[in-house]
Amino acid sequence: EKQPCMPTHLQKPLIIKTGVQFTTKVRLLVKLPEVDYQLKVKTTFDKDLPPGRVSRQFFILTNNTKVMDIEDYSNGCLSVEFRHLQLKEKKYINGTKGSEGLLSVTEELHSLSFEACFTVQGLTIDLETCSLPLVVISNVSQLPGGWASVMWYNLLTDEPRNLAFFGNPPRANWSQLSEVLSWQFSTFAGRGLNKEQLAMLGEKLFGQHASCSDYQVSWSKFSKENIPGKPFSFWMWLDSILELIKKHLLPVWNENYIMGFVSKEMERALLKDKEAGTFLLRFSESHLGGITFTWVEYSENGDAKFNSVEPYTKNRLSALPFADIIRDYKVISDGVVPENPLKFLYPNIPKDEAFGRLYNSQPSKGKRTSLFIYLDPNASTTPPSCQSPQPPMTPGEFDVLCFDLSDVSLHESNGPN
Amino acid sequence: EKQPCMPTHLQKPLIIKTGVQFTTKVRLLVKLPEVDYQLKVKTTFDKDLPPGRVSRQFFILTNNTKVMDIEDYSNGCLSVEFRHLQLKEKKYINGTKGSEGLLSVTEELHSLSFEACFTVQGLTIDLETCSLPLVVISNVSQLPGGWASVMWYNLLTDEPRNLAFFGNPPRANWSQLSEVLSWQFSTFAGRGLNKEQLAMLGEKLFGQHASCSDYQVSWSKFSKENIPGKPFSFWMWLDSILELIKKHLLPVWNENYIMGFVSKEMERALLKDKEAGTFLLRFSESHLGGITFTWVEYSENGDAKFNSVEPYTKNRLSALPFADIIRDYKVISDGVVPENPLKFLYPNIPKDEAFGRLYNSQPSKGKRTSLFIYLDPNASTTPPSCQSPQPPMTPGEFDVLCFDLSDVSLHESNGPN
DNA sequence: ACAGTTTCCCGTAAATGC
DNA sequence: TGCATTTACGGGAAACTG
Repeated sequence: EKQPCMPTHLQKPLIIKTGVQFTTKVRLLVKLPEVDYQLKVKTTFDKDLPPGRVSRQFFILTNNTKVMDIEDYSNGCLSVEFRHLQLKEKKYINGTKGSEGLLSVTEELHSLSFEACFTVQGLTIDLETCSLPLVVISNVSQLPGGWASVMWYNLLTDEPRNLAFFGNPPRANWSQLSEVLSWQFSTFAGRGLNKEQLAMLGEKLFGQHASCSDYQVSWSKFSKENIPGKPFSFWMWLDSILELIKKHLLPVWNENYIMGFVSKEMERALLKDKEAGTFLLRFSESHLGGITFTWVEYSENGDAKFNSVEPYTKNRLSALPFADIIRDYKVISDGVVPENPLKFLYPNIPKDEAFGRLYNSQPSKGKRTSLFIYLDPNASTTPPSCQSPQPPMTPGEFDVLCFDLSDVSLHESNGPN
Repeated sequence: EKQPCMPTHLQKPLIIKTGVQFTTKVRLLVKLPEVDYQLKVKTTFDKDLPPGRVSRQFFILTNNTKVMDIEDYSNGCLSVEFRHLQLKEKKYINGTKGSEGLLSVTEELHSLSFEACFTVQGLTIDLETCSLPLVVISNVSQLPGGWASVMWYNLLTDEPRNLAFFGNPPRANWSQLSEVLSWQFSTFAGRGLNKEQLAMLGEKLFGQHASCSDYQVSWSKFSKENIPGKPFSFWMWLDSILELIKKHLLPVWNENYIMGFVSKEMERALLKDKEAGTFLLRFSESHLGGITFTWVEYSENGDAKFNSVEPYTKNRLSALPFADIIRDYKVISDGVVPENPLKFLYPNIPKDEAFGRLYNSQPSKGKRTSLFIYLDPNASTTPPSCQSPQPPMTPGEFDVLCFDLSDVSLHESNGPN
């Protein structure tokens, strides 16, 4: 029998969106003697799946057969790259859809198969390999869910092709998971998460515990159940922040100026007794993809007062970069000269020293340029009201799949067909 | 011979985008005696065009044959509605494209043909009709150009199917054209253009003339040549404003609070001697799809000073509605209490009286809500610097075509084929 | 009715063609 | 090479479908 065998250098399963082109490459690592004819490779989607095993079925819309070629740069290896492949869903196969209605689309795992067949000395040899599991989505809004599946799979199994993985997904240790989360940030935003940030994330998942390093997180709690009192899951929330950073906060994040993951309690504890005008940046916990700043002031009797603004979301940040917002932010009340209350980035970096190089537009001097100023909402207890849809993770990772036909299984048969 | 005949109630040619579904309906107004079999109608794109007549060729991607049916609501009329039709370009027909490289894509006119054939008493009768000219585009960015063609065609010819119209397009009288332009605004934005607004548009086209009602505008000057010193044509500019109104200014426009089309000279003449804080709203002439306001102040010696802001474009207006911007606008300088300089909408309507009902978000009172404030750029002579791409006219008009098979041509032949 | 999922298609950016 | 045109696809919203 043919045995599926695993490519060696494919690191993770990936996400494919229907109707969007992707590319995949197969390389034959075995040296075949005296192959002077063309070696055709055919790629098939979900080749070996018994119908009904997955609830949705797809096929490759475009040409799926190609001839192997000697790689330009390599040691004479044969390889073939399929470009402009596109997936489309089969509609109404056998009346209705398959059985596994329990799994959501992003938990349903698929795979790409590659086959080649050639004859040497009267012996017909079949080569076959297939990809690591794939998640198929139909809209970018499903990308965060797909990415959650990819992470969980990579974290918790070494099996190359356990397509039933999400039928009963294992739990993750927080120590493992937190490392993976940090890795997401370092990979996609250039800087990972530090201990304090990860501790805050752990608290969000487990509640207030002295140490949560040996706690376990269920798949459901990670990405399916909503956070209590919130209309989104833990991962949807975290991913929305990752997206916000990627699109609007990269330089500020990379300079380590965003503390970001701080509870409101911790925030106050940190700012208390700091110089008036000391502020820090933190991500909204109540809204997807929002960032806000909080600063401390002191009343006449010396009581600390904490102020923060309504979170900035991608819409507002695409109108004005965050560094400029910080530079130009002013508190204004009727009949009072407006003033920027943000003086020192926590713990004590003068604002312009920290953000000076990150300012984009011209600073507001005299009466020349236009400038945004925001009224102080006076308290971090202001109930947030704006609803902004979460920006899904942009793809761009799922356009190249790469497989090796190494460790290939050989199968004898008695001639063609 | 078959003669193309014209539907009676189709008012204008339309625009179809490749890859986007459209619907068309054909109605048979002639009562056919004793037709007890199914009457098939076939629709063909550019049926009678000799190859090479147009530079691009298209075909209907989806099923293009359907059976006529008795209309539910009518007097037993036969009709058929084609839904989900989609156009795709034929690639590489006969090596290269046709000859007419002189016309731009939006000047190239096409048509949909409808054919039906039936036999009565041994006589085979062919029915045929076709649509008014159609413009085919591949991206919504071509919609304004397409719409310009549609307007010019409708304005200047009564021919039902002059597909060569833009080979040598006639000029338009300003008196006719201005009426059509006003009609665009009344149809798509709910309020047309008044005499003063149209006079300003005439000046833009002809320069300063006492009366331009008998001037003629060439097709090129209307939509192809750039306005001197600007990177866009007259119509591209006007359409960008129409789009801005449709998406962001509808209520303000319909209340007639936007003077809009005023030259800077006229603006100053109007505001001079008005009460300090009197302002008016006008569209940017230097940028596509921008609106600004100008107000008058007086210095100590009584000289009038005119101030205006950098134009608001769709991006900024989607962050905050225009009425709210007017309400919250404040001039701010270092060390000075900020104040809203906008007091009276020209000629003398108190700001809140005019815009009060149009305010959307909560007004900024005390220290509760956030608020945008813009620094006074001090002069309307500030060179504008931001570049914003022009929002093309949204389609939505091009999804229904409707034709009658009335006045149908009958053709005898000796049997099928 | 409703939620999960897919389809539709604008609008921007990139690719392509001439 | 530059411009005109098409293609690609993210993202929001509507349509679909059990």
